[in-house]
Amino acid sequence: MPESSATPQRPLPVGYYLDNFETVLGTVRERYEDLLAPAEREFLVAFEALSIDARRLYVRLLSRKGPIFRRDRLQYQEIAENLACDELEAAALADRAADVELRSILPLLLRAELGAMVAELNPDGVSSQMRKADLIGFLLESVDPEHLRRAVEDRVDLLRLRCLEPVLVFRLLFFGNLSQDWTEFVLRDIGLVRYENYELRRDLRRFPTRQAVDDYLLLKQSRGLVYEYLSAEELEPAVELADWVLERLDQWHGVARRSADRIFGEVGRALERQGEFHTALRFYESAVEVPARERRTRVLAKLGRIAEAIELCEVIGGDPRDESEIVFARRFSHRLRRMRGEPVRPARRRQRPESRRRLAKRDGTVVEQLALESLACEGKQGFFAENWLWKSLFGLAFWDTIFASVAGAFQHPFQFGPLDLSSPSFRTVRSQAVAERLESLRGDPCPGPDLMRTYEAKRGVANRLVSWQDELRPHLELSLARMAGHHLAWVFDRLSRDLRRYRRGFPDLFLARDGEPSFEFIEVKAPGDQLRPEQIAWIDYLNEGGIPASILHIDW
DNA sequence: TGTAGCATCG
DNA sequence: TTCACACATTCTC
DNA sequence: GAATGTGTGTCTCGATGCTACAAT
Ligand SMILES: [Mn+2]
Ligand SMILES: [Mn+2]
Repeated sequence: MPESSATPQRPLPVGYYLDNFETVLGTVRERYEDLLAPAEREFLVAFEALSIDARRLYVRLLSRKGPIFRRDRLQYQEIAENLACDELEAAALADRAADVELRSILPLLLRAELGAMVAELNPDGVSSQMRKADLIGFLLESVDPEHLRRAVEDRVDLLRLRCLEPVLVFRLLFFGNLSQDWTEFVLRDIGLVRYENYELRRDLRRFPTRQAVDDYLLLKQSRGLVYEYLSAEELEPAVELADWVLERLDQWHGVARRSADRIFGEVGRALERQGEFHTALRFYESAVEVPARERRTRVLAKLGRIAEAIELCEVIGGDPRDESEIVFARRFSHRLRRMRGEPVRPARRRQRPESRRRLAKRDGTVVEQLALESLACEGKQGFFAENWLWKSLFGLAFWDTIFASVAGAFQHPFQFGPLDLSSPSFRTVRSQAVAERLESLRGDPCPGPDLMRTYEAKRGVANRLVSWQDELRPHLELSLARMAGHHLAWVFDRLSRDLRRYRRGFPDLFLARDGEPSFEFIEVKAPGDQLRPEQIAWIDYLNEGGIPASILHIDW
């Protein structure tokens, strides 16, 4: 296992971090120059005019906590810091943080330094026992701000990085998200993460217009604000912001749509708790993602608008977005009709194979593990499978399809999969390849060796679906030794139609057994834990395809 | 003075 | 470090 | 049955040095 050795084959070149940053700048310029705002163009010009030391310092500091630093903490062998600082200041890429409020500066001082300042500026304050945060609070309260500022300036020189907004935009344009950053390069280069060598095409950009970029950033920021407000129980500003987003709903670019949706969902929920149903309804009506329609229906019912609620149930039932919507539409409309006094025939409960077993409860061990141990006592071999098993099998079986060249699917070299992996378009766009792979699996009574070859060849390569932990490998092998290709194809056919929707709800345990077929799946249910819609759906689907799946109820 | 928790780096 | 997922607990009807 | 809370994994690592804090 070469990838487990954490040491790099070769030390990284001096200034590697600047090389990486300039790779990003170069890529962004090449792909997105037409979308860059003046401030971003100016940054590029200013940055390129800097000496190598100044550029290095800027990038070094970009990946540190910041954005304000003590100048005495900027020490790098490969950089002449003083010259670099001056240069950055002259280029307005940094300043001395002169206008920054003291409460953001004081934490940069050591506790001992703060203690000395207290002794000097306000000897009455007892500083020896106080914690750092208290010292800062004490100084801010009891010392004249001007005195305090001068005392700070006597002790430390500061440097504040500027122009971080353009840098954020560059990061967004390069990665297509804000969850990845410059460390991706290093992690790859020292062999910590290995990425598939997929084709990078230039033909479809993640951000087609400047508006897409701005909307993405703006709504991401708004969403963060809304979360802050709500967790501080400040409903009004949250609603105000959500309203502002709602008013411009049809002008937001599609890439920002998800953030808007989250805002509506969260704010709607908070309003519901306050009993402000009408306002909540407004937001739910504009949200697309599950469970917006369910919330809408429930609110309508609470408002006594029963006919509308029933009608909405019909709509949801006619075009459900996931399994929870199917179950909800059926149950809730049933309930409403019954409350209205309409004659409703009780739904026939579908029979599912189930059994029951009494176990000794043990703290620190999950119920699935206890069930597994109990079954092992009877000689039944098995393991905890849940979602990882099927996702991994699918990831291996469809490796080439997942990383196949598709317009817009791969935007940079650090992806765990194509951008549309979790959407229905994954299958529709690659329908030919998926159909062929399913067909070949159906005709393969023993797909194990083929999949394990892929396992060996790709071992450790980043793939959103595949788990590479060593201890899982024998489990993978056991399941492949027991399942035939048509079993896999049956599951993959459903799974591939919408990974986001269908990747949940697989049964807890895989169990080897005698008989035909020589395996089964078990969903373990402790008292009080009820079957969820997606679990029901998978259990029924598995049984329909000749894959035994049953429910094991546990009593303590 | 011991140490847990962090920031940093590769 | 957030996010998705599964499970547990508490509340309400 | 519904709402709310909790825990876990995700392979995003390991070594190093610094600091705050509290135990001595
Ligand atoms: Mn489970
Ligand atoms: Mn279970």
